[in-house]
Amino acid sequence: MRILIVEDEPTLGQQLKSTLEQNGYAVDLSTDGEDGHFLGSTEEYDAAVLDLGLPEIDGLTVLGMWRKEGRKFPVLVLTARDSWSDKVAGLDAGADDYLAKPFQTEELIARLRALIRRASGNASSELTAGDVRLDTRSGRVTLNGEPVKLTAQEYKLLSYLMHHKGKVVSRTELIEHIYDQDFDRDSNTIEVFVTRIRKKLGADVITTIRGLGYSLDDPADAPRE
Amino acid sequence: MRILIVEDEPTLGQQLKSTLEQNGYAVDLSTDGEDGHFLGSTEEYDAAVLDLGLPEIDGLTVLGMWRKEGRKFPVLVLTARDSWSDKVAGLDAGADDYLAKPFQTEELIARLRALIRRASGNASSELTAGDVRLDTRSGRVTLNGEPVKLTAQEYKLLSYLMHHKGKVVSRTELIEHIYDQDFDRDSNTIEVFVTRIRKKLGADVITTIRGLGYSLDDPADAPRE
DNA sequence: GTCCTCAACAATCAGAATGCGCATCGAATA
DNA sequence: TATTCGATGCGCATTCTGATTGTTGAGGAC
Repeated sequence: MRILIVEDEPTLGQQLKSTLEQNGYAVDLSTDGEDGHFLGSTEEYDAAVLDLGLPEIDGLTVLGMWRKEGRKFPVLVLTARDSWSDKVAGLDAGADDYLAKPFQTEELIARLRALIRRASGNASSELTAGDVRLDTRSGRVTLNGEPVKLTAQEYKLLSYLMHHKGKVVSRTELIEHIYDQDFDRDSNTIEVFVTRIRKKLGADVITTIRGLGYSLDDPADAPRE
Repeated sequence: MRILIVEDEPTLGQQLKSTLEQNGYAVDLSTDGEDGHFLGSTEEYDAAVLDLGLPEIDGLTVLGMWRKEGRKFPVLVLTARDSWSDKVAGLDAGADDYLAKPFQTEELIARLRALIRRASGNASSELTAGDVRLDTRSGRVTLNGEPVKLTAQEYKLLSYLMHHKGKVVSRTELIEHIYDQDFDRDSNTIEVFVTRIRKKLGADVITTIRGLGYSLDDPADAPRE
C-alpha cells in the first residue's frame, strides 16, 4: 500500500514517513501544496495524509482539486486542534477522516488502516482467501491457522493482492502500489516475490494471467455466478 | 480493439502505448498532427486518444478534419488542466470524452473501455451471446458459468466479434482491428484462432459465412427460421 | 434433372519461432 | 545475517507459418 503525505513541517513529515514505512507502507512525502497536488494527480496512492495548514496552496484547495479531477483515494486530514471550521470545511471538500494535531502515531496508523480497508470494500480487518488469512492489524499471515513468516516485501505484495481479491492486477500496478516514487520500474522483483509467496503459501494462491498480470482468487466465491 | 494515440511528447506517448497494450489493445502511436490525421483517416480504429496541444497541426483541427471526412470512431481528448475553452471547443468539434492532464492511467483505461462499449451500442460491460459471457472489465470469459481460459489473441478476437454481434466480420476487418500497423496481413492466423475458440467454446459460437467472413450470432435474438 | 469434376475457400495440424514468466544465484543493502 | 534487488539462462505457453486435408458450390457432361 502506498501513501502520500503532504506536510510542510519537515521534521514531522519525515517522522511520519519513517513511521509509516516501518508499518509496511510505501510513502512519498511532499512539503508543499503544489507539489503535493501534482503527485496526487499523477501517481497511484491508496491513501493520503494531508495537512491543512500549508504555505502557497492551502490544503483544502488541494483536496478540492483532487476531487474535482476525480481522484478517489481516501484522504486523512490533519487539522490544528479546535479548529472546528477547518474540520467541517475539510469534510465538505471530500476528506474521509480527520485528526487533530497533536496526535499519537498509533492513532494515525489505525485510522489509515481503516480508511484503506473501507476503500477496498472490506468490512473486516481480516482478509481471507482460501486457506490464507491476513490480519491487517497485526500484520500476520496464517495458512490453515499455522502462522507463516513473510518478509516485508512479501507481505506488501500479498496484502495488495488480498485487498483486490478477484481483480487482475498488472505488474505495473503492483510496482506502483508497493514501491514509492523513486524505484526502477524495469526489474523482475515482482516475479521473484510472487515465486517466494507461492513457495510459502502454495502455488495456487496466486494465478498468473499471461500477458496481463496476476490475480488472487478465493475458491470460496469462485463457482457459478 | 485497436487504438490510435496522437501525443507529441514521446515519453508520455510510449508510456500510454505500453499501458494500453498491456490491457489487450493494439496500439498505433503518432507524435504529430499531420501523421496522426493520416493514420486516423486511412486505418481502422476503435478509438483514438488525442492530445490537443500538438505542434504543426492543432489537435482540434485534426479532430475536425476526421469528423468532416466522416470518421466516426470515438475520440478521447487530452487537455491541459483547467483549460475550459479547450474542453468546450473539443466537445464542439466532436470529441466524445475528455481528460485533463495530468491523469491516472487507470482512469484513461476505464474511459476508453466505456467509449468503445458505447460505440458498439452496448449498455453493459458484460457481453453475452448464447451460453458465452465476456466481461470486458475483468477480461474473463465464461461458458455456462464455467470460466474458460483464453489466450490473449483468442480473447481479442472473441471480444471484437462480441462487440459486433450479428454483424458479418471479414477476415480483413478482424486483422485490422486486433493487430497494429506493422503486421503481415497475408497469413491465416485468424482461421487458426477461430478454430481454437471453437474448440474451447463450442463450434456453433462462430458462424462462417463463406466468401465474406465470420459472424457471431446470439440464438436468443435470432428470429425463427 | 442428376451426377461428377474442379476450383476456391476454409479448417486443421504440426513444427518453428517467439517471448513471457520462472527459478536461481550473486551482489548490494540495512 | 536476513532481506532485497537485478541479471541470466532455461522452459514452456503462445503465436505464427506453411502444408495438408476437408468442404462448398458452380459448371459441364450425360
